[in-house]
Amino acid sequence: MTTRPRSTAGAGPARGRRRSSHSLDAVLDATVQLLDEAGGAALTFRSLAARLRTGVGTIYWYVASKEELLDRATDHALGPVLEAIDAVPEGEDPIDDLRRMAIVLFDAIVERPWLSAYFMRSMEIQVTSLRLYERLGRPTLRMDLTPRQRFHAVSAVTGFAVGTAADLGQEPPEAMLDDGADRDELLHRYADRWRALDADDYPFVHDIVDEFDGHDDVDQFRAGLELILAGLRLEAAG
Amino acid sequence: MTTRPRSTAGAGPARGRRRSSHSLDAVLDATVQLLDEAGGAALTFRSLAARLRTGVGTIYWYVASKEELLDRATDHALGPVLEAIDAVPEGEDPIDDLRRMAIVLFDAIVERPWLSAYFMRSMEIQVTSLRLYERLGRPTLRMDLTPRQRFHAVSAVTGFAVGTAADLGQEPPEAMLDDGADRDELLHRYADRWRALDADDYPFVHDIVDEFDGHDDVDQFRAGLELILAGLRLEAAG
DNA sequence: ACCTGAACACCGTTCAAGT
DNA sequence: ACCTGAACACCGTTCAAGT
Repeated sequence: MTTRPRSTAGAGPARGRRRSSHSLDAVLDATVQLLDEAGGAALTFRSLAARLRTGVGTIYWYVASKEELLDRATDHALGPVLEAIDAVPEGEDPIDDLRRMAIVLFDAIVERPWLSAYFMRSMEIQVTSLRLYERLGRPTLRMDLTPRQRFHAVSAVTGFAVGTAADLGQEPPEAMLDDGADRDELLHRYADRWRALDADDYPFVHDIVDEFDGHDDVDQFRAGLELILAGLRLEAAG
Repeated sequence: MTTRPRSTAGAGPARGRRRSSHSLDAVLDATVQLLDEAGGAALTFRSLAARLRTGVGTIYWYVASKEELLDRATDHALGPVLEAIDAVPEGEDPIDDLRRMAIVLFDAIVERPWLSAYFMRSMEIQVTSLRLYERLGRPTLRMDLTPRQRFHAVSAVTGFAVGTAADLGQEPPEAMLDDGADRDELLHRYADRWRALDADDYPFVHDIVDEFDGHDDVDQFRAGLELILAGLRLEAAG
């Protein structure tokens, strides 16, 4: 919508020599820092400008909007994740490789929940996302699958990893945090409420409540991932 | 944090006779309407108050914060979904039942993407979410699984459905919508860009690009769901 | 070419004042 | 018990003015 030259691709300080006191990289570094320190809600142009010791307007030289800032910051932070995934050695079993990569991706997003919101959103800005997708998909090339099956399988694995990690990253509703309760305490409180429900109305909830109470999110992710991978193995064998 | 009595559970117009010109239900109806019409970003207390023909302050009589408003609106909108899931008849194969329910849930969220953000966030406010979870889980009681396996399986299915639907619900980045391009056009544009990439660097992307181009999101979800269900069937058979 | 910060048009939330 | 809307403390974004 805006026609200012600095909002077009390739403009800004990216091309040409740089005389500026800041740089896109510096802006993104500071953005990632703020995001890590206080989460997505705390990132404002004012706080970012303060950290960079400039005026708010300066940021708009490097980035056309907050959306673009977050797109770029996400891609920026995905760099090390791509490296970690590249470091996964090719093994005998392609499914083992896929599992390893999915876990690396999942762990990265759990550590930085704000990543999930913009991950793979803009393929033009986010080159790293596409590279990640490529790496995750490569093991499936060694399996006896159609392109369509590969596409669906890799999308399912990444979608499940990102979706699950995003869910975990959500901080619990404020109402539950009035007192200084930690995660285990919250789970336990919910569990007790579930146990108080009528067992005839909630047979499933009663069946699993002990598993829910104190459960580890990582276990939950891995179990779901195993189901997908088992289904995939079956598909390739058929 | 606030100590106003109306923010505590059970306060407000919920208990006692109602003489008010509005009601929590009316507020939630209007909220859902606005959400449907214009998406999560368009919902403001001012627009909601305008629709209800009141002042902004009035809404705070029924709800302590925007967070609570969205929690309650989500639960409110989940009512019909629960009914639809209850209408799924119990069949021979529990996995078929689970599949049907998952698809109902998925479809509901695709239709109302804003649901995903608050789904299952607050178990105290969202009674309907818990009921949904119960229904989704019931088929697994008829399968030869441990409670832990059930817990993991149902969490995986709901997580995958909600996560995938949420992803689809994201509107594409503004930069891609400059002209009046529709979804197919966007997919096609991305696909062409992918085809232009070096085939040696991106073998997987090249392998699946024709599947990506013009793909149907629902197919993608169903394929992933089948992988999970196949894995689950295997687990129950083992 | 890059930076600045006041100004604009919004937000969610509060609260004294009304009925 | 319920409603009102001005006021407060924020936002993202713009832009004339600086170097």
